[in-house]
Amino acid sequence: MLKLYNTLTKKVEEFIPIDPNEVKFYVCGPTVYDYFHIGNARSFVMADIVRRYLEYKGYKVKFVMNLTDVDDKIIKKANEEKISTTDVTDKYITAFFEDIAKLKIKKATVYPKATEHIREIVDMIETLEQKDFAYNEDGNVFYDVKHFNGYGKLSGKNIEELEIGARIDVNEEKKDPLDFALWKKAKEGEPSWDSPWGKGRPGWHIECSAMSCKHLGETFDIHAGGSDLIFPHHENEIAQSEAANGKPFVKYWLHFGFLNINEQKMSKSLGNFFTAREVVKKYSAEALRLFYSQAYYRGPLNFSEELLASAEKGLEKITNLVDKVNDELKKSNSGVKPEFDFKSFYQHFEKAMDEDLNTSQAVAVIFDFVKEVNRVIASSENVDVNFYNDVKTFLTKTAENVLGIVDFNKTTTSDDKLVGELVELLITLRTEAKQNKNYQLSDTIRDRLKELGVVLQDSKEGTSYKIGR
RNA sequence: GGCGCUGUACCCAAGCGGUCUAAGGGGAAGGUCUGCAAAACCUUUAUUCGUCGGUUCGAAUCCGACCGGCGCCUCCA
Repeated sequence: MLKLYNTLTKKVEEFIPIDPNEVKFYVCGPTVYDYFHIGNARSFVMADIVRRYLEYKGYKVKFVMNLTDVDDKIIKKANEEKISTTDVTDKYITAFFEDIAKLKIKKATVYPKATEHIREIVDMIETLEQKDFAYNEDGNVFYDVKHFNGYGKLSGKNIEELEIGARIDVNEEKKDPLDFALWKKAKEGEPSWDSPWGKGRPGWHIECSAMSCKHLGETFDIHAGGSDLIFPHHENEIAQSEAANGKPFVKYWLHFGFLNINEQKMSKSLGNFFTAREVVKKYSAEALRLFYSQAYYRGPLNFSEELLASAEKGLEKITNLVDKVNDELKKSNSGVKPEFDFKSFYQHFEKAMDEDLNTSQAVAVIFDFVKEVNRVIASSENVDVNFYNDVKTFLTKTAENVLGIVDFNKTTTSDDKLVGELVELLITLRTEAKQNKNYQLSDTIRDRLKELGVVLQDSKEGTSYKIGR
């Protein structure tokens, strides 16, 4: 029984999908004006893990992630670089897909773009206008926050306090500083579309309301995003969707904690960020995902290269076993199948994940499993290939398919047949040298190969090699 | 000012009233194996959970005060 912390109720609740056959899941995706950083990546990866775990539990998941491709920042970038806004969005949408592929994030069912849903957005604003939740001021359409009963229920804010703290808004067309733009009147040189209020473009919040409704319906199961979206973005989405549809918007709200650098939030505006693409050049995607998984998804997580390096190191413990298993499966020895309680490891893993996605606990289960398997292998002779099959099944289902921290298809031997055979030849020569007690030669072979990135490992069964991942 | 999160070993981090003389990873130390390494395995590394009080038979876990860190309230995952 999966339990999730729901920002709306501020409680951990049992997850019960509206439609038992299909979970409907929406995640706020990127504004495509730049490469995303590893703070953004944390949200994307954690949402991916939630999605994968739901699938592990047997749910079919319709997973929708929007791409915000019309926005002030995009326009600004286009002006700076003297290119069109579509040049900007095309470039960063391509980059986005490259990056999520590198991070092993499963593809969403749909990636709706704001610019391809202008019709739906205009329709929703019209509905809001008809229901008196929106007003038009000279081509700018605003949402009338005061008219929506329950504004602030997600973020725990109340309107009076917000007004006291509210900064003076430069836009004097609004009736109330809390009101926000649904439709922005076109300015010179900006992308715009025709609408009942004249040429213009959608405000930021309305796209998520319109597109989630189109792809997931008026009420759906899970809506997720970074904690900084709680207010005002998600609060505004609720106001728009519930006012327009007259129905509850979302059942479970999930929010991901920030990635900090030196205890400070990583953000574009502070400039203290690393893009996901630069990090994945130096560290593996699996290590990054392990790093995220070792912390609770809602809390802050401090980032440093040292921490990532230690995750990479810890990962080796698991990948060593993965290599060993792949090796044994190739050899396919028959022998004795050791006693091993796989079932309890599955149970522990599920118990951890069920308890509001305790991924750090789940990771601990994986490490315990690896340790236990190693112990069994070390103390048994003639281990049957079926045991390795079961080990692979466990790690595939949990560490690979849910957490995405291992990859059984990543090979540590050479892809190139010739290279593999040459290494094998050197190993044979080195073994001969060893038998002749010519350790100087055998060590030279080992050292030189290491410099080339090929690590030799001697064991009772002989020498194996590994090419740096 | 309002709302919320947070303080556990050298570092990261789980823990949600008793099974905690507190998971897991990194680091460090010793050992088994090895010609030597590497990998793997074994052992050690918090009687203590920011501080001080309280509730309780019993608290890292609940309550209060205090000290410290962070976030949101404005674009931001």
